[in-house]
Amino acid sequence: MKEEQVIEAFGALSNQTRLQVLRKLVEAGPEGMLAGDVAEALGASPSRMSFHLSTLQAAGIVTSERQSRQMIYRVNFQAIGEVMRFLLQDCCKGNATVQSCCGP
Amino acid sequence: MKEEQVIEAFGALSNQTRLQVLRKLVEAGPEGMLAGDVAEALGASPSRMSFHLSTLQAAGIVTSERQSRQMIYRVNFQAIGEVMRFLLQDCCKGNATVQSCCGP
DNA sequence: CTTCCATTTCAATGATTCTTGAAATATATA
DNA sequence: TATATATTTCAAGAATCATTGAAATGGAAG
Repeated sequence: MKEEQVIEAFGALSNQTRLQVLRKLVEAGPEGMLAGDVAEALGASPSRMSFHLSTLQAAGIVTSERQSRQMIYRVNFQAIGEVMRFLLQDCCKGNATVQSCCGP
Repeated sequence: MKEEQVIEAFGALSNQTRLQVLRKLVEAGPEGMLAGDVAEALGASPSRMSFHLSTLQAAGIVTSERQSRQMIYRVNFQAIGEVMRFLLQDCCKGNATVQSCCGP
């Protein structure tokens, strides 16, 4: 993964609303969630939610798919793993203390 | 680790200069690096580097110690691990694909 | 074809972040 | 005490980000 993309991902993750969106989409599982349902679940206006979902998608953290006239959003676990791998391997040279985050 | 602190950490990591600083400090190892040396290594002015080092420190990603009239900065691997753990466990509920970032 | 519904786009505004250079602070040394 | 060195703090300005509500878009259904 490229540094520029990782920086964008960290930027996307550095916001409370977007972290809440991420958790909702993780809960939702592989089926994903409609944009409007995410907005309602978090008490945000459609346009505000659209802004945050777009930010997450631009960063690669979620994907979107049109279903008739609504939009389904899903978490991209792959991308999140790659961001973490970059931080651990590229930035921290595989440091054991950092790596222990995945441990018991 | 608290969400607020994690958000601050992601914000700190979402900047090219600060990612470069992080790599330099990782290279430097446990001895750490003087603020002025980091600035010189990256071709940044003292005040600009002070700003970025302060941002990293406020986020917990680096620590600082005064040595006579200079400042030593060191990476806080523990904190980075906790940020990653938060993303994996709290946000992604331990998702296996994300977890594989630490794998082979 | 018109209307409705879900979502996005847009423009305006306020808030936050980054950079720059000057001034202030802290510490060492003559 | 005076002076030099390392770093931080401050103020100003530019750039980016977030929120709001109105308008535009894409698609379904009457």
